Amino acid sequence: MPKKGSPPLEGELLQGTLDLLILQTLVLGPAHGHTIAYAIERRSDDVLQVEHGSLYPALHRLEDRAWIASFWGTSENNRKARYYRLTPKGRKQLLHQTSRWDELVRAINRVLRTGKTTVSG
Amino acid sequence: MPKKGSPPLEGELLQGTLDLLILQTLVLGPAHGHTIAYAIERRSDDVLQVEHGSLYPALHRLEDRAWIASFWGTSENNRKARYYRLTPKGRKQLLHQTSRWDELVRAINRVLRTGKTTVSG
DNA sequence: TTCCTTTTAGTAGATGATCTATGGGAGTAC
DNA sequence: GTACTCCCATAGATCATCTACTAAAAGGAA
Repeated sequence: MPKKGSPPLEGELLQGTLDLLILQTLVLGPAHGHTIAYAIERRSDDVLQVEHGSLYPALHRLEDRAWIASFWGTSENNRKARYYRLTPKGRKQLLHQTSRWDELVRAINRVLRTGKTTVSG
Repeated sequence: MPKKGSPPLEGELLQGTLDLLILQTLVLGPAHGHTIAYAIERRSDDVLQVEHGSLYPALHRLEDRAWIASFWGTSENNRKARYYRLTPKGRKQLLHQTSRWDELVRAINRVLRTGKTTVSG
């Protein structure tokens, strides 16, 4: 049964941020899908969950935009795996999206702090 | 002509945050749609833009969930206007969504700081 | 009255990211 | 050869947002 009417912010991801998270993960070096998802979940202390149904479409659209490139290889577990690496274009995009992310967070936080006294910084 | 293939984070809003922004705006007192949009834009230093096509559907779904309630009144410009106010349920939801927002931002930022030296705390 | 502008509310249709729920191939262990 | 895990992949649905539009009501000009 599909989950009904989950209110905003209740998903496992903030819509629009997965691409950014993937690009950042690949800064550390090439990785395949499974590893990328795992890395994001671990780094976020399991707050973010990356479903396969979100991950692979995201990887494919990033490759379509030439922000990442793929090649076949063999995983640590001796499985055939498609590895992704960051392209120069992707590196530029990462910088761009990171500063856009920061800008949006600052903007939203300005609205959220409206009329409230800041508690503990 | 529709804008083509805008990459993530390039919209005027981060998907999922509009409800939160509206609820927060109404903490200051009842307001009608036009005023709410204007307040969000101003408070965010015009980084966030609230389109009518996003605003009214959002107001209606918030009212459906009983997080806000509406009444007809007269605007500062002597126009008929539908005013919205926060309900007790909405106030609870605001607290909930605010902490969820903070949690997600912290989680994403942990991933984004991967392998980088933290600047200024 | 008619015409035009401003203010405010609203909807229709498209887009696009994410989620649920699958399927399938290829190693590994038994 | 059966079972299990790892890895890739897609179809269909859901839902928020954006573009582009309609429309009502008030005020001013003529």
